[in-house]
Amino acid sequence: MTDIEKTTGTELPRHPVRVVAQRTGLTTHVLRAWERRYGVVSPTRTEGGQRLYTDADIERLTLLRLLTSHGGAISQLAQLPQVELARRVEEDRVARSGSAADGADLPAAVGRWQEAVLEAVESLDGVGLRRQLERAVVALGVNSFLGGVIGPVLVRIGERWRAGEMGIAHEHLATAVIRQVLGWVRERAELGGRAPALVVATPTNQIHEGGAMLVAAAAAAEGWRVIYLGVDLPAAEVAGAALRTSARAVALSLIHPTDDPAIAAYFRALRKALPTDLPLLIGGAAANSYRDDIEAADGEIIMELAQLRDALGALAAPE
Amino acid sequence: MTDIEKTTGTELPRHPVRVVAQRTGLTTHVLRAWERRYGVVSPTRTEGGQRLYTDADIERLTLLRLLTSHGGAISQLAQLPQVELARRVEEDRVARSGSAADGADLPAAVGRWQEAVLEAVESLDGVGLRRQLERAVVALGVNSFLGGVIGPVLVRIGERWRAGEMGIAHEHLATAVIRQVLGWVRERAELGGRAPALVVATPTNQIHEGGAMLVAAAAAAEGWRVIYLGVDLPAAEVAGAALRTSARAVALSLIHPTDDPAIAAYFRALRKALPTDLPLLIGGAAANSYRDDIEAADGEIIMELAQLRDALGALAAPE
DNA sequence: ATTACCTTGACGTTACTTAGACAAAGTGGT
DNA sequence: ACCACTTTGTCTAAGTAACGTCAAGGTAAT
Repeated sequence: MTDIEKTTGTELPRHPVRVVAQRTGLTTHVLRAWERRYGVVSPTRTEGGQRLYTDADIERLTLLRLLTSHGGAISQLAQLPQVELARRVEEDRVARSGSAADGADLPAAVGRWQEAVLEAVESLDGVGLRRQLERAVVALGVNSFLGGVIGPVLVRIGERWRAGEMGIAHEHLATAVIRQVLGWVRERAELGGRAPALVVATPTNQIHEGGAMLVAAAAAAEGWRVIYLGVDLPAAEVAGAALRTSARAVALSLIHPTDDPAIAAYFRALRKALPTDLPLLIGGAAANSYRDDIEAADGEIIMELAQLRDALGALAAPE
Repeated sequence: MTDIEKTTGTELPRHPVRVVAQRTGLTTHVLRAWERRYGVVSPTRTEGGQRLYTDADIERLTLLRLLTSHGGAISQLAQLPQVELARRVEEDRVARSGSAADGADLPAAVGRWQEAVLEAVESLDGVGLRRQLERAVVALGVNSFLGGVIGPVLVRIGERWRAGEMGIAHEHLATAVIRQVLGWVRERAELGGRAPALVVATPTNQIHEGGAMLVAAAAAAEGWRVIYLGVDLPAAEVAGAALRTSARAVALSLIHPTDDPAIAAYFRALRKALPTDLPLLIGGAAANSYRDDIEAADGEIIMELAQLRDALGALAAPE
């Protein structure tokens, strides 16, 4: 009731239900049912009565989908304010991954690291940033580090960048240093021998590297041999690399743009060039927007690190 | 802020039974049986009559599962207040960490790391050992690494050495490599600035370095500036270092021998040379053997890392 | 004029509910 | 050693709640 208005810039743009369905991964039916039964959001209407959602609505619905997919009851979550939802997502993630380590004070610790890292980025302090990141890995362990620090930080940098609070310099600095540190992590995490190989890249026109780096590091931490190709890779190149390295899977990250019409063809080409049963793992903020294309290419959508780990685990030890 | 957050956080949110089952590791059947038979918790209900648990309920149930899985009787534990349960869990943990490695409730991952490390030690593979240790830090984070891998491994190497299954070569190799790796960890963990200083050493005739290295790394991870003096240090040297560095505490590790008659005099000398109120933290397998001497010198006995962390935390932020 | 979206009112699948039964393991008495 | 009794996890059956999904009939958008 009170905190909805906090997001000022996200109030203006308005999306029809189809877009919202695509972006959130919910069906239009569910969207309407949730609204009718639980008052989850209250989109404005056109004169004709058709729903128009704000970006804030989409964000809220995305969180709700995440929480319900982890077992939350929509009837209980529907009324909660946005902040509380965000808090629970975090809490949830920690509850399922970090139960091994320090338990109670992990969320707090993770938050502190995020702040420290963001501060270093903000002041364009490359050396300090590198130092904070290394300290964070050592303090938290890879999993919490990737999922609790790197992931959220990348997202938040993206947000601030869009909001004009951070420049390209910030993004580039952060990317460069994070790449270094994740390389360092990978070096330490990979085991030699005949580990299964994973090809990681982003498709043509997808120039955000964060997600791909994250996936590469997480896969390495799971013991995979990672072939990291970087960003903006043509389908033929990705397929070629996968074939030459006998990869057991290919992972692609899609962040932005979310409406590239060429992606459908990209996936078709990729699928055709790869062995029929070679798993295709697709993640990133924009993955949901291309849901249909991905499914047509028999790809699996991966929306969080834990899911990636599960998928990789299943692929590494197949019986 | 923590108070408000805590109460609203633990009392208000309500989870359906499936979430509770997943988080506690109990089946829904057990949850209902415990409630019906012993009134373990009293979840509120939806209008439809379905259970809604609070975070506090989950916490309680988690403790109960821990205690029952260690042999406690649910009928006895069910009525106990939360504090008592927490106390017993702690008690339980301390009791079983005394002798063997507390592998029971540690995640399987930690156990695997222990094995991998021991194997490297056994085959005198220094390079492999270093590699495994680095991988373990990165995978687990410092705390689990020190408490779950290094500590137990040192203990087990000691055991095997006494049993004649490992030679001095093994112990020296392990010590050398662990020292390297912990140095590396410390480098990464310490923050600059004016952190409180801790002097770490072992007394004259105490030639086992493991405990001291462990303490040094743990303290560094807590943000302390560590002055690491190594083994076999005369009291005068330790005191001198503490004075010169304005240390806020001194930590000593006693492993073997357990019956050195000179220790009493050592502590007397040390106490006399140090500021009267400078805390003296004494740990290691042999610490209990010198309990009287330690208490006479106003020292605090530290039997596990968590305890050390608590003590350091209290010393670093004195109110 | 086709497609996308609207509302209302179901319908079917899961998930949850209770009450009760059962078996394995433990306890204690004889 | 044996038998009765308790404790405790698990399972079943029958009924209800929660919630995703669908159909029908109508309107809006392009």
